[in-house]
Amino acid sequence: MSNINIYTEKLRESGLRPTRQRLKICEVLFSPEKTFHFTINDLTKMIEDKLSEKISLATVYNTIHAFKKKGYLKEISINSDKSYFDTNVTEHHHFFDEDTNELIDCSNDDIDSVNIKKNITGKKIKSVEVLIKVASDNQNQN
Amino acid sequence: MSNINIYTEKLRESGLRPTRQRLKICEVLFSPEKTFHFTINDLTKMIEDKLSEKISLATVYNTIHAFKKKGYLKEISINSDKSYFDTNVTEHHHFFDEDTNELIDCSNDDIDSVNIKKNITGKKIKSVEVLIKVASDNQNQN
DNA sequence: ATTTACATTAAAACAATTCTAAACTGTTGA
DNA sequence: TCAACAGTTTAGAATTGTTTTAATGTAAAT
Repeated sequence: MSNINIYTEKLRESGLRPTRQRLKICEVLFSPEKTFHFTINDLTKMIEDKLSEKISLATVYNTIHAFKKKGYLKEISINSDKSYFDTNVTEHHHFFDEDTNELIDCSNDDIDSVNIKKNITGKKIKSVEVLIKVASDNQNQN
Repeated sequence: MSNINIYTEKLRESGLRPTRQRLKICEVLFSPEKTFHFTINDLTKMIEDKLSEKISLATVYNTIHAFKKKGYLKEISINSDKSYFDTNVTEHHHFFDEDTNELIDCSNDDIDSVNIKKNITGKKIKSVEVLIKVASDNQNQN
């Protein structure tokens, strides 16, 4: 069975028409059982492999932004040189391996829930996320 | 009294000679009693105000990077469009106001210490930092 | 079918950052 | 004293990630 209907629905929900290019993007993003992290460049390469033809960067950016806005994708900030996205949209924490620049999900079982005692007046907490930077013992922190 | 000797020492420690430009950078960064957050552009403007002359972006970038490497400054990742730096180099947490794009230090009293139960094998935890995104109640999360 | 609104694309524009090469400065040691 | 050197500053060019543009193409509504 194909997931085309699901993808079409996701696209429509995001205010986008289901085109060939966008369905390929969906397939790459949402068909794997495991969630994953990617950059726009990673994703573009994956799509071009599957499509066996070029896809415009603009199309990828537009689609990704629409998904992010709708909540089908999450953006993660680690370092500022490029944007990382996550297909795991639940609130969760990350390890960042400074040796390999790898981003690894932190299971919610591996960390106690974070208790915020005081908030900014007049504001509501939208998310609380922890970034744990790790490196080999003998490595300098950067 | 002037802090020039302190600045000179900080620069030397970072492998840099104490030049006029770099001492001005130090003055802006390290003379305020309160720590603060800035972007390279913010900083360049502040320095040019104090210097009453232009300073090259390359000089600012070089100096900031040397300080960061030495641990006299910290880089903070919130969103990926530009780099934010913090003169508060102690491990601490942040509120990020999505309405105003403002970054606010979170006092360690306002948050329980975060307990990591499981780590990546063979790695050492270098830092654990929490980012709390806040917005007005009626605002959409983005 | 025709029309209309939205999509795709390559290329241009843009913004943050890094690199480069030439001119400059300060220090060292003949 | 000053020549030589190592490191510095600078403007501008190059690079990188991202966004915009304008022409052409396609999906969907009538």
